[in-house]
Amino acid sequence: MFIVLAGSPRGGITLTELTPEGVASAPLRLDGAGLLTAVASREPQRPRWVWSDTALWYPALLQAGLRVERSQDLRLAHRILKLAEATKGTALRDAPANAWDGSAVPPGDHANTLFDDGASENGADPIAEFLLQRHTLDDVARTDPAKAARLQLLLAAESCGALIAEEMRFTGMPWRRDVHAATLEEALGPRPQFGGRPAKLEGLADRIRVALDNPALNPDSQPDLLRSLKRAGLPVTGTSKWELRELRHPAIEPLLEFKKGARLLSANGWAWMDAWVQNGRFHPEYVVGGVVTGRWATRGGGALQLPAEVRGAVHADEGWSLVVADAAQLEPRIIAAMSRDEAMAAAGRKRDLYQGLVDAGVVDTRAHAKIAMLGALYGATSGESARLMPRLTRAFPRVIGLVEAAARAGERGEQVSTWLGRSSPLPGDDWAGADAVPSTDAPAADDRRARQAARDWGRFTRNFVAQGTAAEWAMCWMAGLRQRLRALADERGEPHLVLFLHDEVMVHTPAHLADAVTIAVTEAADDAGRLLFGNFPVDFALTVATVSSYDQAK
DNA sequence: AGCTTGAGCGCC
DNA sequence: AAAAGGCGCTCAAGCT
Repeated sequence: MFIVLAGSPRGGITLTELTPEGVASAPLRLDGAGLLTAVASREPQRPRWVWSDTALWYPALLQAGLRVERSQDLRLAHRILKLAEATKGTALRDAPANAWDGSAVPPGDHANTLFDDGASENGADPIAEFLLQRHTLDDVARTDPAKAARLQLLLAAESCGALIAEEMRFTGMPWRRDVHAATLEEALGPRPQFGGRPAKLEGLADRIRVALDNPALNPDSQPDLLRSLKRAGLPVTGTSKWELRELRHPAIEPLLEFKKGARLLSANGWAWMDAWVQNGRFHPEYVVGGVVTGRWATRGGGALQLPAEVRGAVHADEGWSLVVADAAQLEPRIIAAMSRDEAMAAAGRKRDLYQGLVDAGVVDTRAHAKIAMLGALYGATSGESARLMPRLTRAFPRVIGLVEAAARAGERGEQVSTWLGRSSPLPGDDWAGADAVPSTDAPAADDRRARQAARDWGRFTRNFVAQGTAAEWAMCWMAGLRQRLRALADERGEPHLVLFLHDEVMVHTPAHLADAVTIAVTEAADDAGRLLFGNFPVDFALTVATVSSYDQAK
């Protein structure tokens, strides 16, 4: 059963029940309090809640202590269907741009959007949109039922991801301010009272000024620093640490240390802590489907880029543990399954797929295996990685055939799609590509540019199918895990997800349930593999660790 | 004054 | 040693 919510969680809500055949009940008018009662009373029947935007509706429910198991996020679903190769020729695909093409609910504005004034504004009627999406899938199913089923799975997984993202934001990641503050003091010195540089950082700045003989130097200014380095006779083209690392000069050591500290201060310093950590919890905002491939992004907080330095501050509560699991060599396993490459799947049967490549005699060392695989996934054109490619092609023709085909399609300006049917964007207007007609004034240069652009786009589409399908697997993994965690709850608490990082999850759990969580996360990975790839014998190996703080994982 | 851009560096 | 896909975030500089 589907229940469509229209309006906004503050009020002016209409609730409509739909049967699978699309027959609607008489709409129910509700205010904000009525919504909570209605959700609580209907959720035990496990309906799929259909709403415009999870970030708009779900926080109000979570605030009231309610959770839902299943949903359809119409905005996320619309975006997938609108772009999907599979929906070519359907009404949704051909419809002119409308309110559903808009972007996510803006931050801090979760209950004040265009949907606020009622269901029909700008044609943004959730019931009509939901039915259109159903019909679109029906249209696809008429010619290719399997393709439609995959798209449906994708929409469900994406929508479940949106639920999880809001749940994680609401609950937050356990964060020890004292541990974080100690890290900052150790690296930077005491927190400055009235702004300005922390003492240790200023001390390093002084050493750099002396070494470069420039008392006025501001090492935070890239142009200023570059000028000073050149004046000191150093052969530099930029100020990146990779370039500086190679130089021998008294200024280099304090400069590298300064850059490291400055980075920590600006990205995860005291200001960051004040903005994002409250009551022992870090509350990041995830953007589901924020990356074209289907990966998540963040909006503020940078939860997906927590540097190793501060991970010690992610600390389980007293009596609780963190279970950290990451999928080992996920993307190679994904393309093995997609291409039905038995040989690579066999190499991944052991826990370490890279070692599997060595054991199979494809390459001589694990390091080479890794470099070669990255080359296959990213499209290496030079260096060691490119030199190892022929060995991979011989050993795994199906895998390499898959990624090469994706690259060639991109070079021709075509879309490619993930396993479940998310399609790559079409190249932009400035993309001339392989078919570019050379202009008369500078044909050679234009032609070169066009070829380069085509190759660049090919590397993008090559990676898109692997990265995007990996993201789909990960969402299915996490969705299954979420269900299993709920079932583990007892009187001492409920294990819950606190971090999702592309191929890694972290669960905060009562300590006595850590082993059960480890089993759950492993079983959920197996389930996800079967859900996507059926009986194809590919393993999705995990590295799982039970720890008290995040820096202890790995 | 406020916006965009580029450099740089953190993550997968 | 560097290369090759996807990002977010911050600062300073350069622009309007």
